Amino acid sequence: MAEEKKLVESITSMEEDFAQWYTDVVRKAELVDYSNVKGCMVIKPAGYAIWENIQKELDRRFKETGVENVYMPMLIPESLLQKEKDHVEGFAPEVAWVTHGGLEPLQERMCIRPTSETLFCDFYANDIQSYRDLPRLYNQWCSVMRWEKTTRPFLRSREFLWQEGHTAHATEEEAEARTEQMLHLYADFCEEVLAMPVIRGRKTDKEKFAGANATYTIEALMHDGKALQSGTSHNFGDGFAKAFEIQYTDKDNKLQYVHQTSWGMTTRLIGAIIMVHGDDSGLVLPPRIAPVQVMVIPIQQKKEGVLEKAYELRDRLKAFRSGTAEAGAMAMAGSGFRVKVDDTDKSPGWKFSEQEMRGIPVRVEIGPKDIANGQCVIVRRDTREKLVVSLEELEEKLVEVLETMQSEMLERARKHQQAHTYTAATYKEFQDIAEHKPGFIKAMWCGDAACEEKIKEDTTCTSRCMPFAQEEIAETCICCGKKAKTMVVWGKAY
RNA sequence: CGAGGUGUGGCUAAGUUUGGUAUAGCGCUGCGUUCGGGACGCAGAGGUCGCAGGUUCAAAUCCUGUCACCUCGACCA
Repeated sequence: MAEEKKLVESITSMEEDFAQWYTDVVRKAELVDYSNVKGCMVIKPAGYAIWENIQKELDRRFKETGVENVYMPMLIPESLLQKEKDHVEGFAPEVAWVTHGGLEPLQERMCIRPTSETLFCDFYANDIQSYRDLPRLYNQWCSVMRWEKTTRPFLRSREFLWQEGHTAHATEEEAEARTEQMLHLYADFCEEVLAMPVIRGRKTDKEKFAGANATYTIEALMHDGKALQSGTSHNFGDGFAKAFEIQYTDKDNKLQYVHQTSWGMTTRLIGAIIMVHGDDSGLVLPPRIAPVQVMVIPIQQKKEGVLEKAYELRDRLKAFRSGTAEAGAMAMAGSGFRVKVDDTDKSPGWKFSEQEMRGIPVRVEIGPKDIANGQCVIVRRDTREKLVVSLEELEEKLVEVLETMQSEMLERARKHQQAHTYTAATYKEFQDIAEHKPGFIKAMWCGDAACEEKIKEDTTCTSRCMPFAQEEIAETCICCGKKAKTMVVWGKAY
């Protein structure tokens, strides 16, 4: 996609300055505005609609596995946050505190949730009595606050929207199964809906969540070769249960601690979509997640009958019901195309650029000449491929184009990831790649945190994950030369 | 939080060195002509120069402080 010519001057090219490109796209696609509070963004309709589609589809998938939604308070008393030692140490540096109620200082200060493990645990301690109460499979959609030092829209904001699932199980095995199940659910969602390939794996102890026994992660590669952690799933074992005394009575009338998990995805995914699929003309949205999939652009719209025809096409596409499952999945709710008409009095060229900056997957051009010929022109956002189609077969062609676009976007992203995934057998090789070739680096590791630390100091690469799909690249650790335990994927991360 | 940079109508900037009536382009509003890759004409609206102090007859311009944003590091979804 790199060789397409740049048609929009107001977007910095990726090659020139990737960070600036990202900021430009976020702005030109009207996804967010900055607010008066650093790190807290105004998510505008175009951005929020993407989040709503992410929510809709994830929520559906969660519920298919038995998850129920709940809502917890936004404030956590300090004493509650303190209960699990590792957890509080992990989050203390970045919580925001509420110290006053009106004019009165509070007896105990409360933090604005940076995550809700402690609230769920406190609740579960009373809520769970018997093995019959298990498992508890709860999720909440909310915003959380972490006082980050540097912020960027979607990628790192102080307040962000997410979902956090919190489950409690009778056995360790069940908790582990749920942890992995949710990670795969996330990964499948990214690949099937966001057309974003991810690497599934486990975090090293250094990188795992504060208070977790094990953290699983999906790691995606952005267009500039940097890694983005896109979703995590944690197995807590019975650590939190012990700290919060969450016990149930088993079948033999014995008290047992529950085993817990938590898992989350955030508005950061929108940043990932931008950086995986975007190009120099702006955003490119995968059809399945795009709030508007088709923009109808009338040409010479003041001419008799043109606008009318455009509205007619819109209504037809909205009402379309396909017999095929693929088309149903494309529309996500099986309810026709998500389509709009750009009937502003801007020139056609302007509208084309708008549609491209906003990442709308397909546009339909319809003008007097087309109407006379009973046809229209459809143009794909990602390839700019133009197709003249007769009006009778518009629906059919659109389904085809959207499906093709969805799968080709995934394929393209996959190729990019593969092309930027390197293998290092020696430390020299590793350092060379780290310095000159942005991307993932596969290399063996002995399991010692000291090596992980040294690699980070030497190269600024961090361990992204220990992939489920292991390969034996060498017998010895890339860093210390001792016997290797696992293959790790390394990279520079956002 | 450390280093560097930038703040002037909605956006992008000129003006700051050498204090002296706030400028331009784009966008916006109205009317008309246009319309297949960011059209054009005419007429209009809109800023007190990030914010707060200070120096001065006079501050966008000089001084002090402060805030925000961007880039690069350290910490994180």
